[in-house]
Amino acid sequence: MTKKPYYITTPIYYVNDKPHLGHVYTTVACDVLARFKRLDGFDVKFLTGTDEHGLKVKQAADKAGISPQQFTDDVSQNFRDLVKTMNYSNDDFIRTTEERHKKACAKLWNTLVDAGEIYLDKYSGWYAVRDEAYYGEDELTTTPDGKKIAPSGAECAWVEEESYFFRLSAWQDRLLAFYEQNPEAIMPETRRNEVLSFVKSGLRDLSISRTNFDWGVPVPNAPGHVMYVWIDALTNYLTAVGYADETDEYKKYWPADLHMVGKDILRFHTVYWPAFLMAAGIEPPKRVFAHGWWTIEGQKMSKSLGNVIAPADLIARYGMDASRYFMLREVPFGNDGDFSHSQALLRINNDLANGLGNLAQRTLSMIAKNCGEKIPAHGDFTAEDKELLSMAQVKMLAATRLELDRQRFHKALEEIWSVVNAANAYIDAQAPWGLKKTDMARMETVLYVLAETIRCLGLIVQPVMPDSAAKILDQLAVPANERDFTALDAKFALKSGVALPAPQGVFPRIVETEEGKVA
RNA sequence: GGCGGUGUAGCUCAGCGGUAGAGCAGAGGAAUCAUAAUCCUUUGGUCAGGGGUUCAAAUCCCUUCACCGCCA
Repeated sequence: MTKKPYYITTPIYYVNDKPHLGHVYTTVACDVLARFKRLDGFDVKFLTGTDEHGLKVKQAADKAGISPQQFTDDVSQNFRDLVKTMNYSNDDFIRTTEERHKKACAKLWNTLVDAGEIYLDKYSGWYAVRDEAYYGEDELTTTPDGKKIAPSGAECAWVEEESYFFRLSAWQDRLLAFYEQNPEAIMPETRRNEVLSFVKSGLRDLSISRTNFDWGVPVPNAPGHVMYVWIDALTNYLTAVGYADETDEYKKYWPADLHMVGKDILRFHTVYWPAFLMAAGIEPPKRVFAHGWWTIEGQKMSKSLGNVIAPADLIARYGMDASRYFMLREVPFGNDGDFSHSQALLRINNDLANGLGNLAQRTLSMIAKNCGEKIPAHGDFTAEDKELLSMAQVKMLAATRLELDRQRFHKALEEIWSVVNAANAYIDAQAPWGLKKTDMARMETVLYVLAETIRCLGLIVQPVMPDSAAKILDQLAVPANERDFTALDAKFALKSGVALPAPQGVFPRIVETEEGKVA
């Protein structure tokens, strides 16, 4: 049986930025989905990368006195390093300065030209370099010395240039029809509404080339023109699967199953991108999901406040797996959320240390002390045993899958933790420490049921907390080739008598030290 | 200004026509295998304000207020 393909992407990150919590959040969410889908039997392609063109990059390179290529080689390394730091499982890392990307962009451009979707005209307006955006006259304020300032605070200059345009205005009805026929193409619902009302309000043709800088993908047969940011950046999703050469990989993975984006780039992904693609005769992505922003201790994350969380700080403070868990469990995915130290502490200690961690520890240490450091034997299962086992082996996966297919990470984790809670209730009700004095055989059965439940929990928690899950599974001597989700089935259940290593804690309790540092 | 959303227990949120819910926090109890962890029970809300429809409204309609998003 051939595996079903699943293609998931992060946005490409602008190289000028330093990686922070926001980047990590987006990529971790994708990483969890990619890992889950792989374990669930899909043929996954998970893509991330960096956006390396544009006037800002050129200027930053000039300022540093190096070539733009040298500059982007340097700064994109920050993001490539992050892959290792954060243990991302991406299958590819694309840079828009790569040859394969320029080739894909040129192909898309030519296709659009052939289709009559691109024309040459003049563009003029107030342009802010910092924002890489044009503003209307009425949006600007004028300083005493005559400077024009955009609402964002960036200085604007009057620019007049020849530009190629994409006939976006002609796509309004076809876009609306696309949204209509694909109600889940934009999520969450509230973002979909925003896009619908934006498109209904009318679309203007889109300027898609620039002549005022040259650090970009050259427009075919148009000396002096480079492709403007979105046609360059968005095309990366096609590039990486081999669109330029119409490879088998391209045929397999396109259209993408999910573009994960921050809410700031929603419009580009849900209006411009599907329009470009449809105009080029290419199927649009199946879904674009826009997630929310984090505030830090109730405040907007900003350089001036000095509260930007760097990935390294996050890991240093909470550990990688706990950080990943917290980000996805704390806030309904799609909503904005607040990253507060006190909440992180509660969540991590309650759910991980006291919940799953303690469950594993108390079970494994009883087994180590009372069952000869081997998977215990078991007799017939009682109704209670069967209920817990069926939750862990059967129901949990179905429930988790259902939630994750709609990007409801917090719900998925809630489902998993309902099993953790049930197991902790079970151990108290069965009280194996009491059975130890009265009925050793039953005690072993109870411990077996618990160990088996923990095996299932270890399996299903792998996408979110890969390292911790591996520790749990190692402690249960689960073979490496029995760790995908087919192994949740009872026929892969623990085998009595298998020797176990000495138990050790998986989720350390975070002890409050001095307040006010790092996160 | 236009469109949309939100306002429910101290906190975060679910419920969206049929006797107010969950998690966390708080209180009481049980247990002692375990990372001073766990389990059970429990306090707590005129569901933003007002009006209306209905046998019945957090839930539908109108309106006021507050906050948020998108657009102009």
